Amino acid sequence: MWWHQHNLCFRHPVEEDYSGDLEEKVSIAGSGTGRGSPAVTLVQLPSGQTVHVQGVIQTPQPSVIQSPQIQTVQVATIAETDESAESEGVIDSHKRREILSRRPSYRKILNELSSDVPGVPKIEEEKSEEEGTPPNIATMAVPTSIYQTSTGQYIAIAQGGTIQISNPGSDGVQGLQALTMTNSGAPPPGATIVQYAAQSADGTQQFFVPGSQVVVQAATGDMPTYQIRAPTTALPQGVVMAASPGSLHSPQQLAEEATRKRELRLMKNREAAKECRRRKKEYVKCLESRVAVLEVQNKKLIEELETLKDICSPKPD
DNA sequence: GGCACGGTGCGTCACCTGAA
DNA sequence: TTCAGGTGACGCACCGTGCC
Repeated sequence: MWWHQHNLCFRHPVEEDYSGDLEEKVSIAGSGTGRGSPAVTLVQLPSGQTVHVQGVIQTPQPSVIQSPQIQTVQVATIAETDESAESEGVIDSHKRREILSRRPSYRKILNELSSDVPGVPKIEEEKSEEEGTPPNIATMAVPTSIYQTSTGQYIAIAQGGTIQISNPGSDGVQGLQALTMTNSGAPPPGATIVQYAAQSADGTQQFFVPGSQVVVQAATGDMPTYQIRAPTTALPQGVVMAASPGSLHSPQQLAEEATRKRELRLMKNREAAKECRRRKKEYVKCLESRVAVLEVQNKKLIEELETLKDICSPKPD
């Protein structure tokens, strides 16, 4: 369990290595711990003296694990561990899931962290691929979309932008023509001209489907639409809308549609998983750097404490 | 070289959450 | 209520390392 590992990993170094040691010598009570207020620490010395100390750390650092939910998980986990192995299984998977599901996303946690602590980098908001892409470049993310034109042709859009067009009457393989999406000089607004993969010398040959029409992408996004349009007309004159997948009704078409939807979902989830892992790594890096910073600060505090003890303790005559 | 082992990344599923 | 996105869990593949 990742969170359990984390709790153990980040909880112990500070508490076990230092605080236990400190408690034997002095007792420290914090005051003015509000964010932004000077960190004045009340130090109770062994001699009974109480000293107000302006700490090295001006801004109290929040816990490494920020959210209260996580703290709860931490306690629950420790309790489970402490109370013995016989209780293992008492917290069933459902309960565990319930606990885990309450934790916010990495981005949320890290952004909360970074809003509290200057210098902690925020996880950037997702920038979709489209944002960095010129608007007139068609991004074909749909793995395999099959569209049927009103003329009976099938247009299959495969991953990577390859488009296959087949005539219903022709053999399934022979009737297929491979295409890629590129831009022509001046397509109509919001439309992209489909071109041959094997381009001509100028590389700008439009793709003509039988009937002297041009396949035009009319919209981008999850459910792009395609139009068969006359190549010379700028307006959608004589446009024949490709049948949207939703209007396919035969069992085979429904199955294809289901497959297409599933592939789309899988692809999106694949990307989401990648992004999630990237964020997770970033989050862990952030935590590690915070641990390093806190360890340094802890050392400084201990040194400061030693110095104060030297100052306050009566010198032997 | 072959094998075991641990680490890492990826794809997928299941579930949850927040927005529409 | 529905749906898209986020994320833990799981299994798999690949790679590096140590041991024989």
